[in-house]
Amino acid sequence: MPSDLTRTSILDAAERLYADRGFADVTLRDIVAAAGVNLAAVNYHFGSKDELIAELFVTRSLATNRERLNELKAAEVAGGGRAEIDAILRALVGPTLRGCLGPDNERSAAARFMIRASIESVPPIRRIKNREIDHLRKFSAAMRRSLPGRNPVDLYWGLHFALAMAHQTIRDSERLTKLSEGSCDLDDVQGIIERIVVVSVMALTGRETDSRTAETVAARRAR
Amino acid sequence: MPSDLTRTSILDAAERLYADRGFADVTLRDIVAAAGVNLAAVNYHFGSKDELIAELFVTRSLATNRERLNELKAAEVAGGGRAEIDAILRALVGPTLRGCLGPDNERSAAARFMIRASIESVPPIRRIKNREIDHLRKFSAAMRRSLPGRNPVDLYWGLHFALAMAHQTIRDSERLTKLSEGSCDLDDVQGIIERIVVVSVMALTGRETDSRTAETVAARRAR
DNA sequence: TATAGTTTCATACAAGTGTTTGAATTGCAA
DNA sequence: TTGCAATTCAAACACTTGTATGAAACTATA
Repeated sequence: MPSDLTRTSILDAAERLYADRGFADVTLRDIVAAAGVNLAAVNYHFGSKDELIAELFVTRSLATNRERLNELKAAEVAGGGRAEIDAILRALVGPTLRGCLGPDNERSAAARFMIRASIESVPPIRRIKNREIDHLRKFSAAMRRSLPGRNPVDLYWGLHFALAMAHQTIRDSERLTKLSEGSCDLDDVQGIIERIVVVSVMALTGRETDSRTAETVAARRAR
Repeated sequence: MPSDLTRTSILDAAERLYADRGFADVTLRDIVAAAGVNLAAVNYHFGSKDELIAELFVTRSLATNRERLNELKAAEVAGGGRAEIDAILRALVGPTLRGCLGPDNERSAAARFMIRASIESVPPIRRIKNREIDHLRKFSAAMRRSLPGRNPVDLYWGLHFALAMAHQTIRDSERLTKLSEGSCDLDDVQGIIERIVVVSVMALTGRETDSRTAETVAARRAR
């Protein structure tokens, strides 16, 4: 029974270093130095650098996905088998946003690692992300049950847009902060989640999309 | 007067190779081989690899920004100095989406390069993107003029979300295609632009955001 | 044509990378 | 203790990368 101490030290050090300095700037030598282990230990325990990165990412992804599904299931139970659309969306974007946003000093290495992973797209992680679709299907299925009258294509777009807003907010919160000169509060995670949920629900429950809707909306723009 | 032929060959070859294979996989030796010039020519004409990448990106960015501002100006003229909100958003997301989406075979190397640039975030490009904020300020200013009664914070979030939807659609159109099993038509660029504009306009002209709105929307969900 | 400035070229350089090797060490069971 | 497998270690390997050099070729002016 291996003690796994070396293995764990490597994982911890790698996660922290990648989170702090990005994938491009961190070498295996940096990692083993921080972990206090030998260079060859990485290849011995993980096979290769890419497999180390993959293991880090898979671990965190599974945790997030589990959290999402728990929330989804809870929402479906609460709704007697059919979750409200806003609860579905909250389950979709909430876990990630809660994990990655909030005050800097409260962000764990794990959270900062996942932010890095979404900013600097690196091959081993890209490969894993491509297998994420099965997980999302559970959400599109729940959305179909929640809004059975709605065109499935609109639902896919709604799901896509919800993820887009969440993802981009994590990736580039800095730009929004600068643009708004600090008036957009990126530390109010719950507020951000609700903003995204509200917009997504409106997108999904508004009138059917057709290419002339925009003009209509603009035309009836009150004042 | 230098003929610039070497310079141009390098730019063209680099753009095409980066577009096809990504930044990580393409070396200077690949580029000069494709361009039919000597290895040293890159450093002679551009100073460094990073400056070559930067020049490629700056050129394309300026072109997109110019197009955006032209559309914005046209919309403001049409509206007698105050553009409609949907026109502003269309000017913001339209040029990028038209440039980067659409049928594969119609996508220019320039467009595919910009897609790469948004997927694989590489240091010289990140540095340039950070200077994009002044450009966005012109749009947030136009939005304030268009919706003077609206809380500026909501406008910043609306702008942010519009860009998020556009950007993510470009970055990861593949995921949406797979998830929807092809039923979301990524080649219908104008339709996509209108979808994003419609959602953004709803987000901006809907009721003021507060954290309880989502529940309200869900509650009045018909059926 | 002679000359000065620009551009191209082959080649070398220096540094850094992930990975491998084979010997030393450790931990544990017989 | 002995033997054996798992682990750790220092060192080297093999390779790629971007960049620098200095000579050669070219271009255009006087």
